Amino acid sequence: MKLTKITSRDEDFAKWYTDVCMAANLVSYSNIKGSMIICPNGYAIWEEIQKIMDAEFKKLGHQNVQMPLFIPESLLNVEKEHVEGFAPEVAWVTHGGDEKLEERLCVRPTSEVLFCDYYKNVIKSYRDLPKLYNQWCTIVRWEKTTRPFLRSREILWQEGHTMHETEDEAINETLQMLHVYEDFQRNYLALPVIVGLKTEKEKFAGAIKTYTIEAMMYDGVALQNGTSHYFGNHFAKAFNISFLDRDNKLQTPYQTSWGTTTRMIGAIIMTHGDDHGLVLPPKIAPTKVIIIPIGNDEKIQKTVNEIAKQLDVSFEIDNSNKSPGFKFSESEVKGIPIRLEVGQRDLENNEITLVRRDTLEKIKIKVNEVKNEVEKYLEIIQKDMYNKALARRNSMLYTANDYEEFKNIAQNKPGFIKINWCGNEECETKIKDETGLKSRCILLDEESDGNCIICHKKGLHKIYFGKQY
RNA sequence: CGAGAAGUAGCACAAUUUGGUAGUGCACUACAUUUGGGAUGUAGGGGUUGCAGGUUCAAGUCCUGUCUUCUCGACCA
Repeated sequence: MKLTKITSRDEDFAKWYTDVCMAANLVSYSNIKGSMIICPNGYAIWEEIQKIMDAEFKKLGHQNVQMPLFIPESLLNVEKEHVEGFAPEVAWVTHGGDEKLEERLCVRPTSEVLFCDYYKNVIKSYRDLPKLYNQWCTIVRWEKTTRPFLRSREILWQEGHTMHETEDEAINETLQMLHVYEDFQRNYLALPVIVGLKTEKEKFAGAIKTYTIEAMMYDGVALQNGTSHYFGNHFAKAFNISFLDRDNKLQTPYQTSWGTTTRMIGAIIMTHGDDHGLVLPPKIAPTKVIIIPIGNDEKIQKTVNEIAKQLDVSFEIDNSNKSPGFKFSESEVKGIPIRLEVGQRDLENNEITLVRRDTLEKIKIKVNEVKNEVEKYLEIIQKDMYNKALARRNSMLYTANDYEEFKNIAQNKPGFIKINWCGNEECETKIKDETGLKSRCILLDEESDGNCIICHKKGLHKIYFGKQY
């Protein structure tokens, strides 16, 4: 018996990635380009993500709703910048059965206009604010290049849409959710993300400000792993959403939206995975422990049952009659954080073997201490995975003091390059056209300390550039 | 969307050059024996050769279109 062979990560990263997706049974291709089948192993990870994030959203007062799948063309057209940004990548429904529709319907590429169309009916007074809604749903964007999890046409995601009485409150919400994403990705997904502000050129169509979560993959390429937008009130104005404030004056509310997708699963794979397959951070691993009996005599089975009784975390027992080596490999491909090998040899000393998925280190532990040891190592693995990813990312962060240096790094070293930037789009575009690197994000906690490396005018921001998926 | 490559069972491939009964390994099913790093034996099941046309007595093989996947580029909040 053999599992699907995985291409070496350093030999061909792109192939390695698809091999891991397939070998771990996370996804399957469908007949439609860019629409992937998320298999049980993949969906279980999404459910873990969903469970944690959804609870966090609710703790902060958000409620889940479900908006329509379709947007009438006239509704999409209400906000000009927004429609210009999305028109090139929307899918249209033109027929119902055999009959041509009076008005085309677009399959939502995002739901700002749907929420606005609804909010205009339900927001009348300051007492109706804030509106803090979220929905878990799929959207469609007709991407030209597609890859499992990283870029698909049908996207499974979560989108929050909120309306607020004041500008400050809306800005706070935008930042609050940005940090919810940041904390979640750091603490649960073990991703050392960089948060920042998108440039005017890269911001969301229709937003005033777009904040972003930028993760760096093993190969130094960026993955935008979540965004949080502040809209001001121009959508609200375009949609005639207004309310009477505390002084009985008519006001326009302020809006935010924020979203994360199953792309986060792609980030987990590309950050933590290795040549043996997936490596899941313990906190979001659907199965945290797999128990593998070696042989099936009575004493072994008895010990397995004892351990199962002890454990307080989700686990599986592999009682199949496949060879131990096969079971080991399979548990590694699937990325299960801890493997417990129960066999005759160790049992003579009242021990079993604990194997860490992240390091593949084998550790002997006493049978009656399994519970504590497992819990201890789940924590250690979670922490070590983050630190390992952090060290690798830091090793691929560069600073360029002039454009020559920038070009040199861009050509020879994968990763992000930090520069001083004047804030003008021409300089940003020049870099993109000449090096292929796009701006990732303006740093929030670091000021410019020199001149723009392109035009040499006074720097306005510190900003990262990098290649992206 | 442009250039290139590829599609034969779940996976990897053979048969295509020279048109003539679609085959092998792994995976799958049953039973037995095995079990400390990808087990062994025996017996089975699975294919309108991506799809649609065309040429031909005959197409996996030749021709046209189309879809999907991969690589590079363009696009991408």
